[in-house]
Order: sequence, then structure tokens, then C-alpha cells
Amino acid sequence: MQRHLITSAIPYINGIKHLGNLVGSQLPADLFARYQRARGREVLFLCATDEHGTPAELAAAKAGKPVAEYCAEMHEVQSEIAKGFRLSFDHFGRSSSEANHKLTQHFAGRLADQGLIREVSETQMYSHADGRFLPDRYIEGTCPNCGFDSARGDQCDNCTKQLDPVDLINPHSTISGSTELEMRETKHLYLCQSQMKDQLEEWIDTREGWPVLTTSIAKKWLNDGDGLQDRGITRDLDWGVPVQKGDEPWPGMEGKVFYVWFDAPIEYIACGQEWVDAGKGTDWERWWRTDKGADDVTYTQFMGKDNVPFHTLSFPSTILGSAEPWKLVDYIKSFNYLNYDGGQFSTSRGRGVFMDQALEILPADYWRWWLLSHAPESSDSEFTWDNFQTSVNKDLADVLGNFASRVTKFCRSKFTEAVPEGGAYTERETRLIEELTAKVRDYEAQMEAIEVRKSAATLRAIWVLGNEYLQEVAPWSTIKEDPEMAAMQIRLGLNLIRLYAILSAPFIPDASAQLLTAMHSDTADWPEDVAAALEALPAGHAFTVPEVTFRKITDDERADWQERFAGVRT
RNA sequence: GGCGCGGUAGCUCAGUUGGUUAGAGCGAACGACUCAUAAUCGUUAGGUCGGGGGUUCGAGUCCCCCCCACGCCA
Repeated sequence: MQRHLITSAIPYINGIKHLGNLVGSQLPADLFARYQRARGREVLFLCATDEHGTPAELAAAKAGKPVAEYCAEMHEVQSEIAKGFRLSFDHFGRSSSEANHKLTQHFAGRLADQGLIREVSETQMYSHADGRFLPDRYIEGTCPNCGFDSARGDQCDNCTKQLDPVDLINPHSTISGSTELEMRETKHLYLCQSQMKDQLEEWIDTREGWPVLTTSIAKKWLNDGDGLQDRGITRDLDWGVPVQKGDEPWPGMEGKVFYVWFDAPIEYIACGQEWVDAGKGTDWERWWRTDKGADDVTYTQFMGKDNVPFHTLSFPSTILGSAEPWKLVDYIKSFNYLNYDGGQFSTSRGRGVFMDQALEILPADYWRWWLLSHAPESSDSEFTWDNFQTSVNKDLADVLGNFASRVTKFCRSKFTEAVPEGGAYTERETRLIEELTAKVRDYEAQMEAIEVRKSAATLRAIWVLGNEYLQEVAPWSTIKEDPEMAAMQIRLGLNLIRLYAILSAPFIPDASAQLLTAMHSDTADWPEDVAAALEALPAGHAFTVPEVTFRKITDDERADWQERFAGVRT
């Protein structure tokens, strides 16, 4: 049996993500996971929260809570929202877990053993009032170039000049406002990625069928300027994985933690352990260790384009550098950005729709369908309320929902609430089945290839076939002269509803479940044989006319939401 | 400034290794039907494929230059 390990880029802990974040990783990953499960394959779908680093500490301080408590709460919040969107993670872990602490320290130790870690002394800005070293962007002062008084330590937002914190005039901490800053010497560990360059490049060159977006970004980082640079993997912070060499202390590194970019991807693996610890599985190594059964696993990662360098270079450096038989990613599916109504989604400015707000307005399926059918695969795409309204109303309410409605209601009024009996297929039905079969095979191929938009378009075309058929055979006419013929047509129509529910489940799981329930169908096997699947509901099988599956979005709602989400999140 | 990804019908997008009259959905117009969530189905309209050169028997599809948008980096 095929086995699929699937991970979505792990969302950062400080706050609720917007729809652009959702469609860039978690949602398409869920689509793929659901599809593979529906095909009967064994799937392990993992995601987690990325919890370490300065932004988490500051967010916690702002909330007046200890950082561990803050993260625990926010993890719960994100977890609930994920459930709301029906993201079917086998486990939603935490990068701050004990498992990840151990594994991160293990990898660092292995990398050191392999000669891939070096110590570097550098100077960083230390704030006495804050009692901590400050990342460049948390220091502000007057720009020596243009005189702008809120230039950050890494760059001036006014003149865009790249800066070093020591360049600033009257530098101060943006956390406390303190001006008691000094450059202090500190020692950090660097991962020698530069030594891995050839190995990484060879690996990437031999990957087949990867999205252009993925490989072009990777190659750029490998060969741009001086090539792949070594990167610091430690920080002078309290919140994080303490620096250790495996189980041993790391002399000179006391009080330091690993930098978030180092421990975050390792959480993909640690999450497998958490999955076992949570009692949901028994053996995580058969997914992650090629010497323990993971040889036949296909590992697919999903992420936005901003995360590609970490997944094509940094994390593989960790894996390959360890010289241990860890499972390396097989396919990286990356996405461009989703824009919002002519601009970018902005977390800091509260522009756009955030995951919690989206669920307050409409059920998950509406968002899932629109976002996936407009996924930014080949280039950035754009969310507009107008497009959202027309797409969702047309596709879900008119084409799919109304199909279920017209068939079931017609049957109830002309026959009974049970599958009618009698009649036999004609050439028209044979043709319909042929067309359906061809489209279903296309749909499968596109789903296997993770062609998200194309899959959605094909699924919609499958829905349309049902409407075309009904329109053509017109059971409301045939019933007048040939009731048996009408019975056969409607029997097929009812079975089509069930077929559609099964095929659509990866995109719109709730609606799919509702339709299956209405059809009183307790099986949902994938239609390997479409003709057979269309006989699953036999004559006499009772059903219930479903509630309106998708209500339409009104013009008033659209206008209201358009205004509500234009500005600042309240 | 460098690099990357794009610029295809009003809108959102497909267009394989260059090959007959450039496609889909929505929107629009017209028609059919009336079972259904004023739904559905059909037909039609509409594009010098960002601009200009070049290679080729032939280019949206390859090469060069330019313009525009977005992003990343300096």
C-alpha cells in the first residue's frame, strides 16, 4: 500500500493567521491528505505551531503572560480554528514539545560530530533595561542617511537603506524605550551550510517534476552572490530549546537557545513522536527513518514561497548533515501569495480576512472551495469579495447544491423518498458514464500531481455533467409518457449525488458528509468503477431530501463584509 | 540596482517538448426548459496572446531589447 507522509509549514504562534497563510500551506496539504486517504492509502499528516523566538516572547509580554502559558493558550486557539476549517491533521504538535527539545539537541550534536558546526564570536546590541540582546529590528533610532527618526536597526523604512544598529543616531529599544544599549560580544554556533552546497545542489538537480517556484528559489540561494552562507543557529534568549550537544552540555553555550529556524523544521519529525505520545499511533520511526520502514514513504511538504529556502536548503542541511537515515522530502509543493482586494493581506495592519473571522461569517466549505479553486499556484492570485460571491454562489449553490435539490425534490414529489425502481439504461446513460469515467480519471491524475486549481475545475465539470444530463433527458417530461424511464433517470440522478459527495469530500468535507447522510449511504468507497458506483443505491433505498446544502451569499452581505474587512482588525 | 515570478477575451485563469481557425469558468446578449436554491441547459459575441526586433517553413510557446505589476535580496 502506498504511504504518504504529509506536512504543512508550521504556523507561528503569535496570533491568528489570515486566509493567505491558510491557502499557502495547511489547506492544500489537507486536500492532498484527504484525497490520499479516500484512495485508501496510508497517510500521516502532521502540522504544529512554531513557538520559539523573540516575537513569541514579546507577544506574551504584551499579553501579560509567561511565554509558556501564552504559547499553550495560542496553540489551543490555533488548534480549534484548524478544526473549524476541518484540517485533518493526524496530530497538531508544538515546536516547544519535549520531543522537539530532545531531537533538536540530538541533531545539533550529530552535526557537531560531523564537523558541520563552528563557533563564531560576534557583537550584538544588548539592552540593560530589557536585560537581553535585541534583534536588529527591535532597535530604532534616527537614520544617519535621511534623518528619519524611526529607522530600525536592520533597515530604514523611509529611505530603505540597509543599516547596522550601531549606525543609528540615538538608538533605543522598541520594547522598553531604553537608550541604555551597548554592543556586546557574544558567541554563537553556526551551521556550515556552505560545506553542504554541492551535496544540496546535486540533490535538488535530481528532483523531478518539482514546481519551478520551488527549484528556482532554491537555486538562487545556492548560487547567488557568494553562494550558500553559513547561518547562526543559536540566540541569546530564554525561550527556546537550550543549547546542548545531544544529552551533554555545550561548553560556552550556557544560557543560550537554538534559533527558531533550526528547531522549527525538526518539529516535523518530533511531531511524529508527539503523535505516538498522544496515543494516536504506535510507531513514528516507520515514517521517518529509512532504516526502519520509511523507505517506501512518499514525503510531501506544503508551504508558501517565503518558506522555500528553509525547506530546500536549511532543513535538508540538517538531515543530510546528520549522516543518519532520516527521511528526506520527496516533493515540495510551494505557493505564491494570495492578495486581498488590490493589496496584500497584512497581519500587522489587520487587512484582509483572518481565519477566525472567516468561520464566523460562513461555513468552512465556502472558504475551502474558493481558496482551493483559486490557489496561487502559478502566480500570486487575488481575493475579491465580488469574485468570492459569484464563484461560491455559482459553483456550490447553483451547480452542485441545486443539483442535489432538484433531483431529490423531484423524486419526492413524483415518486417517494426512496430510490425509484424500473427502466433500463439507454445510450444516453452509457455515454454519461463514459464521460464521467474520463473526467474522474482526469481528476485523480490532477490530484496525484497536486494540481489544485485544475482538480477543482475538473470536479466542477463533473458536477456540470449531471445537470447537462438531467436537462437533456428531462424526467419531468418523460414521466408523463414513460414513468419507468423517468424512474431510471432519477435513480441515476440520486446515485450521482452520492458519487459527487464522495468525489468532493477532499474539497468540501462537510457538504459531502451532509449529502451522504441525506442519501443514507453508509459506504463511501472511491469510485474505481464509476458504473458500479452509480448502482450503489438500489431501487427501494430510502433517502432524505437534504437541507439546502449551500445557501447563497447575498449582495448585502457582500457589501457589508467588503466594508468590514477593508480596514483595521478590531 | 541585482535577481525571481508574471503581463493571454470585461473579470479570474489554462495553454504540454514551437505546428491546422488561441481555450475554460464567470460576466454579457439571445434562445430552450420549468424538476430545482429566480436554479439548469444551449448558442453567440469578444483577444493584433504587454511593446519592438530576431531565429524558423511556422512562435502565446525559443533569443535580444524595452515597458508594467508583484516579490526577494542588496
